[in-house]
Amino acid sequence: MTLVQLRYLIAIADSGLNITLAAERVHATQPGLSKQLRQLEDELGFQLFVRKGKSLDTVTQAGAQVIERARNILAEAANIRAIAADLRNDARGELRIATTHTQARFALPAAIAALSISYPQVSVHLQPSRDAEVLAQLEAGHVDLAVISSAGTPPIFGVALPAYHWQRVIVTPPRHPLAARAQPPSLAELAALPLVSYESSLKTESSLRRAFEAVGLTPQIAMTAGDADLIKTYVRAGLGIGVLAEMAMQPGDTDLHCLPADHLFAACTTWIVLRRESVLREYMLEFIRQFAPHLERREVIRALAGDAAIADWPGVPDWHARDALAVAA
Amino acid sequence: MTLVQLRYLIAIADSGLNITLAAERVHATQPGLSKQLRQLEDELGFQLFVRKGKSLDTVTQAGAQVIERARNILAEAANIRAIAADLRNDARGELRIATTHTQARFALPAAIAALSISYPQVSVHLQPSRDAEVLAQLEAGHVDLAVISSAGTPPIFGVALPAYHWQRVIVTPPRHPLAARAQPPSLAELAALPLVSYESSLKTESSLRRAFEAVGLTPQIAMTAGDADLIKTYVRAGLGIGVLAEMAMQPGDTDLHCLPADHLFAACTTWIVLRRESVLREYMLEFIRQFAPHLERREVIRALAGDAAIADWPGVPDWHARDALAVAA
DNA sequence: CGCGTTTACGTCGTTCGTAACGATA
DNA sequence: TATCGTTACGAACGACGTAAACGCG
Repeated sequence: MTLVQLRYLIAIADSGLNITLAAERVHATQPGLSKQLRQLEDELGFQLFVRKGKSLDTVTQAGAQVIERARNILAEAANIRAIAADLRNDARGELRIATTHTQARFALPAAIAALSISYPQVSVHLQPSRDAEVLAQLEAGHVDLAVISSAGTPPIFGVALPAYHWQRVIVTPPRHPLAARAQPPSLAELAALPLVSYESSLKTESSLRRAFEAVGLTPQIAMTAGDADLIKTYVRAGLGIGVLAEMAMQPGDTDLHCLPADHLFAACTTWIVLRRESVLREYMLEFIRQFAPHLERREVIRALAGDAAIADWPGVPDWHARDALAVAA
Repeated sequence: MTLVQLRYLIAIADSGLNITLAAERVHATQPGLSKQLRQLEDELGFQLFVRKGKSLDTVTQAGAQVIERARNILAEAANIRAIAADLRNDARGELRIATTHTQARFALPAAIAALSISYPQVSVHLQPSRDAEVLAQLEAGHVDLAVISSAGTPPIFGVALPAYHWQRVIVTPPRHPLAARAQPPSLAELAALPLVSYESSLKTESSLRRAFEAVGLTPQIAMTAGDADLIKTYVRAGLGIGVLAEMAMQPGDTDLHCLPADHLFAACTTWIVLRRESVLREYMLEFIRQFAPHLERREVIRALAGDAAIADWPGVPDWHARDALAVAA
């Protein structure tokens, strides 16, 4: 068993069991990978993949277990390299972030811009994914950290650090009757109108849906879209009332009317999620400091060690309070 | 970075920074290790050890971190090999247990004997250690599991499975005044007598000591010894009253008088402790089944995955109830 | 016939052990 | 002077890439 063999194994698994593709990705030749895979299987004494003719067809049950372990090994090897690179004060590196479109578009730019000034040699890779895939990316070791939202409880996998709280807002075209009213709408009023919101709000576990269900109502989702820009566009086009994250409202959106929805929907929390036991490069800590200034460096490192589930992190700011904090820091 | 290099690194760290000794242990030559160590340091770009002349003197700060990660890597590599060996139905293997003398002498023999009948090709290595060292052995990956006692809360490290509860007993020479009495002694009476007990009972956090302190008494520890056999010997010799674990009393101890002490001291729990995320060979599960029949195989595996702290495991037996359970299983 | 895998082969790099050397206490 | 680590060297192994063959859709 070699680290190289394990690396090849993971590359094959991550390339849809296509050895040729995997070989390209690891900058090696296809016969090389084939042979190393065979040798690993010989040493272990069983097949990691089920063959169909000459091709790999599926992962065997035991193979999946081995792959899981191999990922841990490679992650720890990467950790060792990270320790080394930091000690050398190597300013180069990568920051790979898996996140949703909303975060990437509205919440992350400031922190990433700040980072690229302090660490111009660090290349940032944003991996936009659907909600469910974000954590999978992190678990597979394809990214260094994930940024993801949830209503209430933190995600199960990894170590979750609360970055900020946010609320939903209701968005209407400027001439819409709701915009003219002094009072914000009730859930019942909202249920009577066609809504435009995120794809994820269709799922039963969505906090939007649950808010309606709690009072025995069913929202009319006229349309869903993957990102807030699309939602705004279709609200402008008159398809319905938008329900989206407050972060998505920007100074330029003067042609839309925006109403608070704090009284209707529970607050959400955006989390920074890290692999437990992972080693963070110095610039990753800097990014966290930029994105969530209230997270003390020491506390982050302690949380990583898995010391405890830090449920009540002190002073998690609301979205609109973040700018002030960033300036102070 | 190679698995071999990491293995050598750990061997050196575990040999007190003596490369020659480490080389013997890994069945390689000393120059080989020297060179691999140097290459690893070159690749990482910093020293793992502080040199004093030519010899290794201490571990650098970063070196310690790397060693910790390397241990994880080697543990996962061992896990992969364990998966493979189990799949091949390989009946050979090792079972390395770190434990205290009392467990090794009185609690483990039955389970180990049973195991060596089902798996004659498995060689068992008992690593008797002092209380504090047992978990260190497990953490360093020198053993597969630890068996250790505590009063109340489970140990912090790893996954702890409760094996059984036990009480202390008071042991006197047969002609001692206490032996003739109908009533068991009180704490106050006991505090007035010279006691013989375990070394660990000297420590302030010992549950024995705490029981006395809770009522404002200080026991007179006339003598301490590392194991129960010694304590019994010195009780026979009249040095004092013995306070020891009930497991230590055996059918052959007819020349000693034994009194229950349930009413004086809190019950203790003996735990099986495993490294989180470790893969258990089939024979290790069999050993656990023998030693703690109430631990369901499925639950053990679930606990290993780190699903949750299973504080209230159902049906943890008392020591004297274990034989009945073992027969039933 | 293209795609993907295996087999075959030659080259190159690396590791390993032996042996000699050097430093330290 | 004994112990422990480094350097030097030659032999052997193993990994890698190129090229060709094989199977499958």
